[in-house]
Amino acid sequence: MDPLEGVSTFVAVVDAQSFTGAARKLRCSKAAVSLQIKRLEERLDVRLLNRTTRQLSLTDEGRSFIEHCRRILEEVHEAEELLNSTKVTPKGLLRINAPMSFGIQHLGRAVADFMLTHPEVEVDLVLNDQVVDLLDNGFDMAIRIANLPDSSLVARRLAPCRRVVVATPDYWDRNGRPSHPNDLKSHNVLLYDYLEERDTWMFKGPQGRFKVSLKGSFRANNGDVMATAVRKGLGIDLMPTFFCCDDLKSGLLEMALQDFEDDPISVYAVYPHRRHLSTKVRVFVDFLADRFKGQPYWDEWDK
Amino acid sequence: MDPLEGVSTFVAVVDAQSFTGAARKLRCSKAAVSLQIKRLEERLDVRLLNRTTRQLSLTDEGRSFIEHCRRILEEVHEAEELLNSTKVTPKGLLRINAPMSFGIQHLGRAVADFMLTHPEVEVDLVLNDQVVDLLDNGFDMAIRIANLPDSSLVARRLAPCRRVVVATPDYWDRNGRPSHPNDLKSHNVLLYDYLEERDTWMFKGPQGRFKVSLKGSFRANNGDVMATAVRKGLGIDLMPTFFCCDDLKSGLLEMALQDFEDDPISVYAVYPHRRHLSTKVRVFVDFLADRFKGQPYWDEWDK
DNA sequence: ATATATTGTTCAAATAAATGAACAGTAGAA
DNA sequence: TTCTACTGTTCATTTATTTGAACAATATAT
Repeated sequence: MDPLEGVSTFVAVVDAQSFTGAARKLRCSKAAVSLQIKRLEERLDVRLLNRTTRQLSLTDEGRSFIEHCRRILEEVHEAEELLNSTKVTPKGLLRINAPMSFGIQHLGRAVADFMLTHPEVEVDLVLNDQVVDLLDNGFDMAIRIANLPDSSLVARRLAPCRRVVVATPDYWDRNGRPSHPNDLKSHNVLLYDYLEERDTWMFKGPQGRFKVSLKGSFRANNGDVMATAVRKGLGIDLMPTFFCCDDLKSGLLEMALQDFEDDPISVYAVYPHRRHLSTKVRVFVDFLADRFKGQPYWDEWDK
Repeated sequence: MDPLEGVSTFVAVVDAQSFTGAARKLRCSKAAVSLQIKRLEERLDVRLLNRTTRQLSLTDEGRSFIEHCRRILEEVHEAEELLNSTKVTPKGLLRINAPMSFGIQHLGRAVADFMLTHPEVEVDLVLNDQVVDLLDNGFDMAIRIANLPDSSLVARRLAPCRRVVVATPDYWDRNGRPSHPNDLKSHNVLLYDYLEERDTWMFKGPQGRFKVSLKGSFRANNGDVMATAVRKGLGIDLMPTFFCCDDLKSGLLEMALQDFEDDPISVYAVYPHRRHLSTKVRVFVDFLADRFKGQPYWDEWDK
């Protein structure tokens, strides 16, 4: 009888505070979870979990046992990562989380190019704009666009992310081109739902950085929807250049307030802080850093 | 896929330096061991063991992995012991190793009495006179009769073990009763195979302790065989009192050289040095200590 | 209060793992 | 060398585990 049997299941149950949740995470039936726990309890001759039909709690014995179990899982995890980090060829599944817009516009292509030169790597690219926990969701890494990266993660800066005020030339003709950020107060501004300060934009003038509060009739939680609205001439938006570079090049959109452009934020590759970084992550991040290095290709049309 | 699957098997294989040996230890078929290792290697995408048909060796990756695996197994072991140590009722299988003679004469009865008051304890009493490794053989504890117990084990002194010179009264009549240990040199001495200094006996006289070298025609590795020979009048033996107390009481055997009796050695209960001692071991050792405390019952006939 | 949704457990059916005999390969003995 | 004894692997069969639907129990919503 393997002394490690049921340990993973037990930890999953305690983490999820539920048999059903553990089953979801372990990708097995809740019946299997139920049996594993039952067998573990029988083998140890100890009740680990108090379970009423709807409430789950650790017994004293369970509480003392779970700490050891967690250390055990950490230890395997680290052992596996050490093995993965010493592989010469990147291989295996690389699970990437990235923002919607950046993922569609740039990361998809980058991943495709990467996979052509590294055929043993499989990729699962999950795009969503809400920040998710990497470990909880089993991601190897993520792309984050922010000012300061999450401190609990290792971050590598890949590129600057300039944000510029854009609208259609037609819109500017109709509503007037602003000469100062304060002029925007009379415009219809498209606002992005996920920003902390949704209705405030930052600018940087000769006298330094300053905030401007804005009003808008259209809010969305999706960059594509907002881009479409801007392209229709509905209003103005503060947009990352990686997002609108094609429109600016083609003349569909027109920048304004170039002299007040704020300092760029950054595109980061982030991954959990680990002693050993797997070869697939290390090589892929190196690949991205090289692809976006210096002035990123999406900003090359300008200046 | 359980990340702990195969870890125990891998450790067993490395410990045994063989798939077949690991299978024996794990009480499963070698085919199962072979499959487990194969699956583990496939899952980690790393070859852990170099195996020619007859030789087994760790790869570099395997060497780095095995250390983690050992820590993992230690951790579960400790976790389980912590659980076992907090149980109020002693229960489960208690595997005891003990010397043949002491086991037959005293321990068997003690175990029976113990089990009557602790019905949830199962016992596997393995008697043999060669000292075996407790951990390797899966013993929870052992009884050892010695002067100084093995330092790698925790030892609890249970009783003194006096050793006295005995023969049949008839033998003494025929060959003369000795008045000093040196007189034994002319006697036929029965010698016990497992002692380090098989042909030397220790005595303690008014001038202190001293050795006497002896000669004998009959050697055996079994105390019962020797006792039978002594009872037949074949010769003399230096015998633990727990072994011959009945014969001394009945007059079948007769002690000699009482004034030169060496300091007693001891009966010890020994068990692996662990942070947490299981309830079953603790309670059983307490039981034995109480049973043999003070002057053990087998010495009560004397003085 | 009543209804609904979701919990953990149970059971027969489906699936995966362990077995043991057969096998090919090798070290050591004669 | 040839033989023997033993290794780890393979494959069909037996055994054990996992599944998914049904179930009783209980929080939450209506």
